[in-house]
Amino acid sequence: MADHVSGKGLQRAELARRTGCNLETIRYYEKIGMMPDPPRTASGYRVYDAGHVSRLRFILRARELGFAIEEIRGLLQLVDGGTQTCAEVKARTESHLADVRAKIADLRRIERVLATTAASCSGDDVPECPVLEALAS
Amino acid sequence: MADHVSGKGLQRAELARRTGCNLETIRYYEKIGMMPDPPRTASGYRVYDAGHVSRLRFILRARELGFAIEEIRGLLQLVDGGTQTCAEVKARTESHLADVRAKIADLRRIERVLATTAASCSGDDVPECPVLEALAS
DNA sequence: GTATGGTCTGTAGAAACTACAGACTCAAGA
DNA sequence: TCTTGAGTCTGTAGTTTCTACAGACCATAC
Repeated sequence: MADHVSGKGLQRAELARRTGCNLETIRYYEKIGMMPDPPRTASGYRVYDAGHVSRLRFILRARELGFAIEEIRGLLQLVDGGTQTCAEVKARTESHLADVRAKIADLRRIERVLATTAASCSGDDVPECPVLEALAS
Repeated sequence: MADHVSGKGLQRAELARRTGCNLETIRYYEKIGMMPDPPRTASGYRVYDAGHVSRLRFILRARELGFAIEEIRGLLQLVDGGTQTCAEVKARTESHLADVRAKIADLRRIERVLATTAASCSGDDVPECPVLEALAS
């Protein structure tokens, strides 16, 4: 395999290793058009370069930050089009930030309920439990 | 339809209405064994009673609080077995509480990154954007 | 008797992957 | 040169938690 890949090309496993991405996920991103179809060796092996590495890192980082695939697709279009403006990106980021804050608020409400009911639990071997009662009510 | 349902039985739509559950979700919970198979009228219509209402409310409330289906199944087993002890329920609740808190911590980290990069955005019509740069790095 | 609307079933789709089977390719060692 | 083991290829199915739809059946009202 070395002849076509030597020097600069990476195989899929190496791209996965460098980015921390799951092997199969790379193929998945290719299938849904988030990653470009890479060139192939004569025998059909994918060959990646530094551009693929940074694009995949971009996607993974955005996923980590909770952007949905379609949102990332939007960000990538801005990047790919070369026509992105700071204003657009800022708007999308702030809208996403609002989503994240709403999720945090939800979880904190849940946290309060769980903490309160758990605290009211005796922890004894009795068959009644305030948590179950709280859930049923 | 009234002859078999009259007096106390509910149809699916009415159960959905009383619990706020989606119509199809009821059938789904039945399929995966979270809800018992209800009795049927002669023509095959499901007939629910107050027991179904409260069990479904239990499930929905637990889902709202972020318990996964399998976790709820565990809680329901404790309920159904009639052998649940406060200790077991407390342990499961606290384990779940820890999960919720971890999720909150993750989201707050995300929030910080998003807020910081959005703030560093000029919001101008320029093609460079610190958010995209932050994602790419 | 027909129109309307609820219910039935099985199945497919959404989101974002993950895993597997069976075939092929490559590099290295005996 | 042959074999062995690891990497890769493809397509497809499974995961989780629902949601939606098609086509048939049933019940009620006019």
